[in-house]
Amino acid sequence: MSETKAPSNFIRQIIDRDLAEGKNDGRVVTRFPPEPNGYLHIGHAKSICLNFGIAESYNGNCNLRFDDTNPEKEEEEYIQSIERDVQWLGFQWSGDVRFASNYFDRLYELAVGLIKKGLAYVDSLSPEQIAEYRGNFTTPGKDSPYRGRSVEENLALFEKMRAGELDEGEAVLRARIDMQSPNLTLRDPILYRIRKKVHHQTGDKWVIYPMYDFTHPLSDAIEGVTHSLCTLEFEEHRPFYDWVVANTDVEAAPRQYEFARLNLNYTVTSKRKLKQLVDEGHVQSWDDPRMPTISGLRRRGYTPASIRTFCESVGVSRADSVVDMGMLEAAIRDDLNQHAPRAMCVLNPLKVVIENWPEDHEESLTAPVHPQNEAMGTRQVPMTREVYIDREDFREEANKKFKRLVLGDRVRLRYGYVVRATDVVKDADGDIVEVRCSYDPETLGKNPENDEGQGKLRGVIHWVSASKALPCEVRQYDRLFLTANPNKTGEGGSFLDNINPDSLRVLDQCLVEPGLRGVLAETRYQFEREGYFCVDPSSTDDKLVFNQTVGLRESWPRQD
RNA sequence: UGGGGUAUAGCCAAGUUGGUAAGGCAGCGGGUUUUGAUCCCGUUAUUCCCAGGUUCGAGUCCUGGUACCCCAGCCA
Repeated sequence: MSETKAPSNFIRQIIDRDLAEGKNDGRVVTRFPPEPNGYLHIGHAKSICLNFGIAESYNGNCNLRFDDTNPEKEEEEYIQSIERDVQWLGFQWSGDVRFASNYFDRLYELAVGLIKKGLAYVDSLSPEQIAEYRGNFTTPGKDSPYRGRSVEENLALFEKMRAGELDEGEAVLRARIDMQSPNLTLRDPILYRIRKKVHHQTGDKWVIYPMYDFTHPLSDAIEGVTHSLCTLEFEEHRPFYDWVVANTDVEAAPRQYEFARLNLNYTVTSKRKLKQLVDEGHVQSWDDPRMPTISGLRRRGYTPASIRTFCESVGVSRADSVVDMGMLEAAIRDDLNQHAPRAMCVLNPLKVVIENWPEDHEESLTAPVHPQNEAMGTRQVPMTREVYIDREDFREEANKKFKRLVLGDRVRLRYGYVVRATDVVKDADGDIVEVRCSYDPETLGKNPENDEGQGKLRGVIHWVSASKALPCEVRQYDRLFLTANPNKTGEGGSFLDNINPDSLRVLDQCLVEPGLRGVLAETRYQFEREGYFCVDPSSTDDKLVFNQTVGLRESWPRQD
């Protein structure tokens, strides 16, 4: 993995050019501006990596600013989760956390300034009338009858709005721009609306709240942001962003640049939809390991580094795109392959009795923690007469391609001895309940001697001691949706129609090697030959619980 | 329908005075291997949405099309 230098993208090129031209005295200031109305997801991670990454590589600063102008949808819980997620990803904002609501006094003054310049007016049209007067794509808008109010009247009315003397919906403050503009956001955009709601930061101080389009450019300017990076859907808003900066008395002139948002197949990245999944119980919580939220990925076992390298690998451009989930999986495999300690865990246990192993004999076998990294040391694995292997690793008969245990043939127990299956025991239904084996005591750490006529060892399988292994629960996850684009539905359908009903599989009879006793939540392992797993927060000493992060890459079909 | 955008491999994505198509993911072939993993080596666009044009030379310039995305919240 070369993490040495960030790849070229159009935004970095713009910054390079700005720096070369000496703009902003060489300062680079960005910001990550979430609205606290939901949990952060993988799409936000892209924005976070972009904004903080740029600040980092240009010796600049990146602010965390909550865009909290709509008290109806926002909550303190979200603020905390967002701060936690950003830090978990490995980033630290410059100075204190900012809130757009910190600037409400200043914003109010600037709005008054606009009124005084004749650039804003109080409109008393109803919400329905405002929509009607705005026109549409084909029809130009028409001026509100209130558009010509005098400065004095507007000042008085705006003050009445602020003082709570008007009801919600009775009046709004609008910019006076151009009702005929082909760009709908320029048709006298609303600056302030009345909302008699308690705000999570400002309490009941305000009953009027500024709109995003007015607040954002000003917050950027107030904070000295130089490059304001947002997603493509805000592109049409840029002329108004510039209008606000140009027509208010602020100290800086930030510039907005837009990039394509991240889409991942087989999932959704929309706060509204993710919230719906939680609220309607399709998943357990925002941090359900199937969710593409930062907290869900974290609980699933993703590392901050893997999410960062993923974001770097998808790049930044202006083309709408859908990234394959396989890219995310590749990023975590790459990280965990290098760093996760190995362990053996049997998911679907099948008992194996080694008949020539003395009844009470126990051996402690030495195994590396990581076969490719000696520095990670070794671990001890107990070997006893009875062990468990995975049901899928045994067959009564199979062709040569089956590299596992077959009746009459040999296989190596990983880090242990070579065993031969000599017999099977079945229950009344004919299901295999036990395999009888013999072992070769001369095969620890070396291959069998005098092997003529025996054929090649079929392979190596993992196992655990029946008497020493720890019981555990393993949760395996499949994609949350059945279709690559869950948003594409039939007539009148919902994305919920595409939910995968089998996205969670709980295996509660699993057995893991005893060395994992007492492991802490979020510890990650590779269970050899199975995949990468992470200890769930609900795990206890009595009942270990693991989440499967991702399986190992498989070049052989699981079922044939 | 008016406006704003975007088109380079199955998926992302470099390509900046026009000079002969990076890289990653996935795939395929081979080697190593006590994980069917990892690792290693090789391979995958005669062509850049289409059609014309300019030029010795075009993914890059010009003209005309086509497809897809975004905008009609007192959401962000």
